[in-house]
Amino acid sequence: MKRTKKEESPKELSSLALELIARRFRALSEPVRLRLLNVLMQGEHTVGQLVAASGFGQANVSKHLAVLREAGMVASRKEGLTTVCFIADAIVKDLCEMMCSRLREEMEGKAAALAFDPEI
Amino acid sequence: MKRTKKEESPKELSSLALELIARRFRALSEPVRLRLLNVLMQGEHTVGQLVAASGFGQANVSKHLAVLREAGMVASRKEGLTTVCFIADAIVKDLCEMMCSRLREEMEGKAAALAFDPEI
DNA sequence: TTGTTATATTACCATATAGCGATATAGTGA
DNA sequence: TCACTATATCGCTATATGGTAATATAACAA
Repeated sequence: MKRTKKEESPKELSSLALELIARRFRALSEPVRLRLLNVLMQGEHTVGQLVAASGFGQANVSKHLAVLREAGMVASRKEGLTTVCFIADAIVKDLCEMMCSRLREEMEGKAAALAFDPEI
Repeated sequence: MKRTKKEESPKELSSLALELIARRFRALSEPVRLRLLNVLMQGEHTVGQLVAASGFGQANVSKHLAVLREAGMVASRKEGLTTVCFIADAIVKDLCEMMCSRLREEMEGKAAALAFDPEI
């Protein structure tokens, strides 16, 4: 099963591709970052607003924002003293919603299983 | 902006939900695990086959499989001496493909921006 | 200039995790 | 029973990462 550059069925991925994909998933793998994205999905926010809305420390938020920017998921522009952040990649919303709805199904399944016949 | 339990616009996610979502993304955040999933997408494999196909150490593969099982993405059944693994959650494929195609677009964009000769 | 504000960066500690060799466990067969 | 195989788990080290306080930087105001 040799494969030239031209015929691309995405069966086998290069190590580099895996590395890049993993890096993007990793950006989504922290609750703090998901919270920030969750807030940003409702619209642009300054860093200060994100700090206030999330309840996390300023340095912490700044660092997590750096990770999200690095991953290309968030971008920002300076406006005077403040930095206005926004979602830079629409995929974020899709990925999170997909994960959310899958999780919801799962938990509803478990809830239903536990609901009336508690074996305990 | 108080929100009661009943009205659920999925705007705000609970800390628990974020934690669970983050945990699933984390399972996808390692190249080794992505490689294993990549192999498993082509069909069931025993652990030994995964070790051979991936080139990683046996203990390492076993540990990463445990993570994927924990996240509900891979399941397995014992067959005699061997353990046959398979993708347990179809979302894996969707998530990875989504990420892949997004990445591809991006790299093609960069390549186009950088390349004087796009045909290399 | 000096001072203030918003954000980024640094330094540090604590924890999590990857990788690996060694060992344990479980199934199979002699 | 003993030996062999396939897989899981343990013990360890090295590295990565999260959190936070302190500091640096940058933009603005007086």
